[in-house]
Amino acid sequence: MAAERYNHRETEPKWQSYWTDNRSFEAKEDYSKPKYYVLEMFPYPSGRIHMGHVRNYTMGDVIARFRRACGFNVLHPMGWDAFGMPAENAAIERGIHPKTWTYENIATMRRQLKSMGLAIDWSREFATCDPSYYKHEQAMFIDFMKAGLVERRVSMVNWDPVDQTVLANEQVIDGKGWRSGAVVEKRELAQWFLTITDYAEDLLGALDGLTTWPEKVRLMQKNWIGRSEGMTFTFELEDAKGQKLDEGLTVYTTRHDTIFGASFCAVSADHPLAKGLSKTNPTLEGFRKEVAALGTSEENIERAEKRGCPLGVFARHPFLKNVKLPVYAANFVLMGYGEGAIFGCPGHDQRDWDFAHKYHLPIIPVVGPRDVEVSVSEGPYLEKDGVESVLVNSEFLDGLTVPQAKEEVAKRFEMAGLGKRTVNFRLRDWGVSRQRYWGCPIPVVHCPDCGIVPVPKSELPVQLPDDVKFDRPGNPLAHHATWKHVACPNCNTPATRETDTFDTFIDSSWYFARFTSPHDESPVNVEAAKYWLPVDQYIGGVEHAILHLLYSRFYSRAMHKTGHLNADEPFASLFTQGMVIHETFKTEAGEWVLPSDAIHKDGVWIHANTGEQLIVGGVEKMSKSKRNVVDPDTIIASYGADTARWFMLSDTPPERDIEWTEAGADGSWKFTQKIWRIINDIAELPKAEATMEVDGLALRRVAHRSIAAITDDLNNLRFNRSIARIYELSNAMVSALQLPNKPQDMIGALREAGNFLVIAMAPMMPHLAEECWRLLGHRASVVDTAWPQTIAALIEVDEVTIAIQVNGKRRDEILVSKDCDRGLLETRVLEMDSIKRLIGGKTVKKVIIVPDRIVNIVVAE
RNA sequence: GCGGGCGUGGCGUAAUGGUAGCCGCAACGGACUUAAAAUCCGUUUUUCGAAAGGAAGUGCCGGUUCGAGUCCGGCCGCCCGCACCA
Repeated sequence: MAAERYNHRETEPKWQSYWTDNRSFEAKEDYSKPKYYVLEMFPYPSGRIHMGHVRNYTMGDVIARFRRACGFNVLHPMGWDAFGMPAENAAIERGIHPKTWTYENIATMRRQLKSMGLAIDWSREFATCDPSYYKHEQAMFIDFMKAGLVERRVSMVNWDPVDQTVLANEQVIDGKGWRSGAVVEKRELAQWFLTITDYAEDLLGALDGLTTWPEKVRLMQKNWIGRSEGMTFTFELEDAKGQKLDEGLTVYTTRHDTIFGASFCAVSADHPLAKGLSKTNPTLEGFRKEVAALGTSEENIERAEKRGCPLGVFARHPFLKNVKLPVYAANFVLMGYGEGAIFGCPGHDQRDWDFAHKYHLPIIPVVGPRDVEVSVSEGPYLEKDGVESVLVNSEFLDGLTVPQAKEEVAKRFEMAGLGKRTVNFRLRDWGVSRQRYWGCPIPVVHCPDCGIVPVPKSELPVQLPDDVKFDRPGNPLAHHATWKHVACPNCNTPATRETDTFDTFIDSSWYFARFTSPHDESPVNVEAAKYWLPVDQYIGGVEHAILHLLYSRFYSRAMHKTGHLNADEPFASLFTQGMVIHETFKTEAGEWVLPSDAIHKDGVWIHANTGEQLIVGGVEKMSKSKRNVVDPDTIIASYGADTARWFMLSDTPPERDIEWTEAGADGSWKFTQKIWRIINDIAELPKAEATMEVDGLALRRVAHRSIAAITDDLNNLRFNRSIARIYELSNAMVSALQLPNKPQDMIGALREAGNFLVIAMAPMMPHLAEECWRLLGHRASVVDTAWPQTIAALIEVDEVTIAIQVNGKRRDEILVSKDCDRGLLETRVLEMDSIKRLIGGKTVKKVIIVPDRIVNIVVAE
């Protein structure tokens, strides 16, 4: 009986409505049940969803549906990371208000996500640009201020000249703005900072506890935090005439053992000492300007040579009365790290060596392999670990190992009161001020009398004005005629609002907590958060390994400190999925061509319309510029959401990049039809129970083993493997269905396998599963059906095929009962003709038996 | 430069130190069909052989082991992250 084709166009909207009407996926506020919180990184509403979203949200959805079937109270929410520059760019380029643009995009993308059939609790949806969301962000900021988590200070900032705003260090990539790509400049500005550095040690140490995070991400965070142990100590300074100066020079070093190899000191061009001396030294002033102009960016790219300018002052060596080290301003010393000043030891540091070489400074080797003359003419000796490296030319340190010498120097400095042991971090405080309109207003007022005054919580939110113009660069809030003029909340005299808005990474640093109580009057309902958090499974792109994930970890701690949460780590388990990639084509002229316009003909690729021969590009991340984007809407319309979801989960492991191919999509589509045929055939069979009689037993074994394997795979996010098991099960069912005569228990086994198949595929292809489930005669929805229980007796095997090796080479195999007696097995194997022939007259030295696996006969050669 | 990851059929991939290549795609052969599509069955690592049956094989070289795709060392190649952090 030929079944009709499965029609996704009717079925998918039907079941989506069913789930909505039945509120199938609204999380229950029943805190007595075991919970499972699965979250995918929420999208920026850029316009339309792309295949990367489809992959990301499909994975999360499979987990949500699977955990739900396993009996968990599942929270799987969705929202919008809705503040940001693209909305302002749309306003500038197309005259659309950022708010209109954003909410229109949200509407489109919400519709698209819903067409995927995601098991999301839409009742918890919010956008970070909703005043009802950012109101709480402002309230928490005020709490952070009171708790000492916020500082305002003038500092050198990274200025993006295109976006006309400040960037955090994390947002500067290769010296360029992470979004605009413009070369970043240095500027001095008063900025708001969150004191993430206070948590550096904690954020680093707690990484060890995040055992189910990818090792790679933990390592990236570790390197980013960049802990180093060393010493800060102070040199006495004197001028060219030998006159002692009032101020000393404090430096940071991790190699205080090499103090006797010091031949110069260097400070950053922005160091107060250099700044002060430049007032009377035009050459120095010129040098400072030069360095500032270059910024950090060009240098990185060019690997610029080390350059410096003498300050005309000298540092007295702390242990050698007669040695005076010239002090330079140098372009390779960073003001933002340590003290912004170093002592140079050219013999044991590449940068110092380069610098010394250029300016003909002494290069004194002070560490070397034991009993070997050290030469540093070709470059510095950098080895510092192990007992083989010892100090030389270093007075009281001679003969000590590097760690011993460090200890000795540290003691002497500490005793003399010249210095102390210091731990330094690469991590900087998080600058959060942005000179933009489309962000959360920073809730403070600047009063000429009272200074900085937080806006009282009763007056929150400080709402963005709608009437803004984007007719000139800079911050529209600052240009607004009236918005910033307010009375001081303290003294009521005329004052001005802060016109900077928050870095949008703040918005995404706590949204996962807001999802636990999205309508609460406080930022987060602590009881709800206590139940739902941490997120059990967080899924997103590895591009957020540092920024978003580190900020969120810090934010949780800050919220903990201010009583908004009671846990420090927001994400118990993290998974970073790969990208969606697609083939690319170019014309001879270098113009990108849509892959759908490329035709393979007679061994070459030609353009479908022009006939022009095309160059095959790489398989690359989908991007508009390369024209290799595939629109999810088109795919869902033609193939259906289930097919698209299935494709995203098949074949490629989730952490790797997946290549979108037409052939693969066709394959997935064919499989949906195959399932439909199988289930139709089964539905036509008479009713029967699965028994332990022999006819259906083989199929029952496959079914139960498949479920066991799929359960294990889904628990470990191995979607591709679980899909391979579903194929196996369906293949076994096709074979069984083709038998001409089916005994009762075979029919029972087929019916059971049919149920298993539908439940197992339901997390991946939920619409088809619902349709099949009804066809099999069930009343309840498959989303309300529990994951199958397997029968141990059907999973265990009673016979095993054991491979027989001779000297480690597979030669034959033997079928024996499970847990076969070792002696018996050995005897049987040694009596086999094929084995006897191979052994010949040689002596059997040993027989290794791995139960139910291998017999390895070791014979003398 | 520093740190990390990955190299398996034509392709995507699978394999608690224990029979390498499950499953899928593509390809080829066959069945059904007036024909095509769809579907179903079969073959498909390479090589020698008519077959039976051999031999080789997880980037390269070596090591540990009864046994290595898997563990260790050294290369080669590709990918990613950080990058003047003293």
